[in-house]
Amino acid sequence: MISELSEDQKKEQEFLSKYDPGEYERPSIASDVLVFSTEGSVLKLLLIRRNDYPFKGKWCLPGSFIGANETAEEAASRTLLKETGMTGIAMEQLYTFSKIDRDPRMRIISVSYIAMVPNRVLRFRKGIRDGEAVLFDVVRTGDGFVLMSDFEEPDLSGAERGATPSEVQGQATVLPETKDRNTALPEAKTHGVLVRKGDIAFDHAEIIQTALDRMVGKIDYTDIGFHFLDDKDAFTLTDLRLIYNAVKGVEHDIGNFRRFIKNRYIVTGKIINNREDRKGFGRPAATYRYIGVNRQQPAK
Amino acid sequence: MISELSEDQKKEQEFLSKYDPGEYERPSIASDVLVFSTEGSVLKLLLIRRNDYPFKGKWCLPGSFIGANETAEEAASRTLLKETGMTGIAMEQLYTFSKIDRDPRMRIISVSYIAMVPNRVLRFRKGIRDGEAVLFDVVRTGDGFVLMSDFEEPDLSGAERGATPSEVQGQATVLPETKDRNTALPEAKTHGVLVRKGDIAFDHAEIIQTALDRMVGKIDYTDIGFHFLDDKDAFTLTDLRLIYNAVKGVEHDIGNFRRFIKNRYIVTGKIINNREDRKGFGRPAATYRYIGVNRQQPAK
DNA sequence: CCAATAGTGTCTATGAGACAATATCAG
DNA sequence: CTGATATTGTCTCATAGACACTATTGG
Repeated sequence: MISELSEDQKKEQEFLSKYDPGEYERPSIASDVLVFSTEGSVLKLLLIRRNDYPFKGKWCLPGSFIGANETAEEAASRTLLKETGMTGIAMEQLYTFSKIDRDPRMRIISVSYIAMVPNRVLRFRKGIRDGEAVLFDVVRTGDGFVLMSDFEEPDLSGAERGATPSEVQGQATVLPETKDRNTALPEAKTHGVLVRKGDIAFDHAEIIQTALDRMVGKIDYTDIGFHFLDDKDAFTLTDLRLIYNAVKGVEHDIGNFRRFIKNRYIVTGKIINNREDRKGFGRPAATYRYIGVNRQQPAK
Repeated sequence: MISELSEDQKKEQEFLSKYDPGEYERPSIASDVLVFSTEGSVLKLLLIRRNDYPFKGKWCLPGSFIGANETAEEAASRTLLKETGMTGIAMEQLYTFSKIDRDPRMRIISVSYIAMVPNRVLRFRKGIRDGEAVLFDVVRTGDGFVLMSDFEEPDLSGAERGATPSEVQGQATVLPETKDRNTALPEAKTHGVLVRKGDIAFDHAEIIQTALDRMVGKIDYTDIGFHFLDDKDAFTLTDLRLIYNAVKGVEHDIGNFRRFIKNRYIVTGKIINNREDRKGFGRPAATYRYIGVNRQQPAK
């Protein structure tokens, strides 16, 4: 008995001495955030222009180191708050990237998160912070994606505040009449910034590609699309369809999409019809409320 | 120009001093491995009995810290080699777990990997190492899973070598005649060890549950099932069907499964028919070779 | 009326569950 | 022949793509 205890104590001490933090070289761990949103049928992604070495002038994802007393997701939320001022945004872990030289400064392992932000929330927050954060259109290409933004490239010599998308685009703040609300997939822009994979810092192009693939793969089988809704308590099926268009990068047939949602969400009680319709240009549209789980059977 | 450079240099120094490893408290990062295999229609999982505090006597996943010069996947491979002697096993990242107190000793973030090991490979390796690693049957229950093993619980006071599954079960080493090869889903064992979620150390029950859900969700849409094949160059559709049975925890109709594989893999050229059939008890079975990618169009 | 948007219906192809029927071996 | 396993076929239902048609608003 005594012998067993001392044996155990020895082992525990062995463990603690062997793995005491700081005693040997360890990777650092950070969390990167992919801030996605939708506008009409266009998927949006927030990138930050780097003002420091390495990759100065290139674009990257917001991120930060994970502190000793926060989870990876909390670090991602903290980053989202710092970069955009937003809280309470739905997030989902994407993947953990750990290549040795993914950051030339030091060894950093990154746990990446997808944040799904409603357009309305982001509209009041874009141009965010110091004008280094820019919301890009995500455009699928044959071999991946490119990113486009209407904003005029800021003069970096001043290096303080470039033009922000809201300033340049002059977006209306009223949702239903926004000109782009019902548009098709993004077309080539005639001006602004075009960002290819090579213009993206670190391994963040790979992270973005992974995120796009993940979202396309999951939106038909999970409820992630609903996170992009401006108002989960009053949305139309067209609102939802445009989100699916944006995330998957394809146009969805109106009738087929309605049937799809009906089977998966209406008949299961995961969304329910509201009393009031929403009036607009044509025939008023029924609005729905997102419930999420099937509330039919009470919790036992 | 000079001013700009010094500004950059200042920022870079700021970064390095702020994030120099060891300067402030950071989480440690480890990698845990879920070693799965199949035998007949039974899914198998390798667990290790803990001989140290905390959770002494409970079961856990093999794992190790990620070194400064290896990726998370390399750490997982190294763990797999250390615990089972196996190399070249297909692995897939599962999820990164980062709750603050998931390990009571210290802050450890864990990147978990699923290893998919063919039965034949594992058969020559089980009873692995010091007899602390045991291969369990995974049995789905209404609210998750339990783990069962035929092996007799070793006397831990001796603490050196308990009975290993291979010793106790006395499994034949010849594959085609193994009695369990064509069996149905696992039945309750009359002796041996039953491990419930509460008997599992750390947050590893949650990790296992996540892995089971992931594999069930992916096997119908990806090729992960093929990693469990003893011989990717000569397998029968029954071999494959039993793997699907094991992973999903349900019996698959023979005819429907053949049609499923035909549509997804044979007509696409991802598996091709071999000349030689495999003889057994009844009608000889056609064997197939796994190609993976569609080789019809040459790489451009 | 027309333009615009919302919503329904219909034809067809595909995939999967249930299950019957046939084929080919060992003995 | 029988037992055992492999392989094919058939009926049916659910789902989804393509696309035509109807409904309800504003002007």
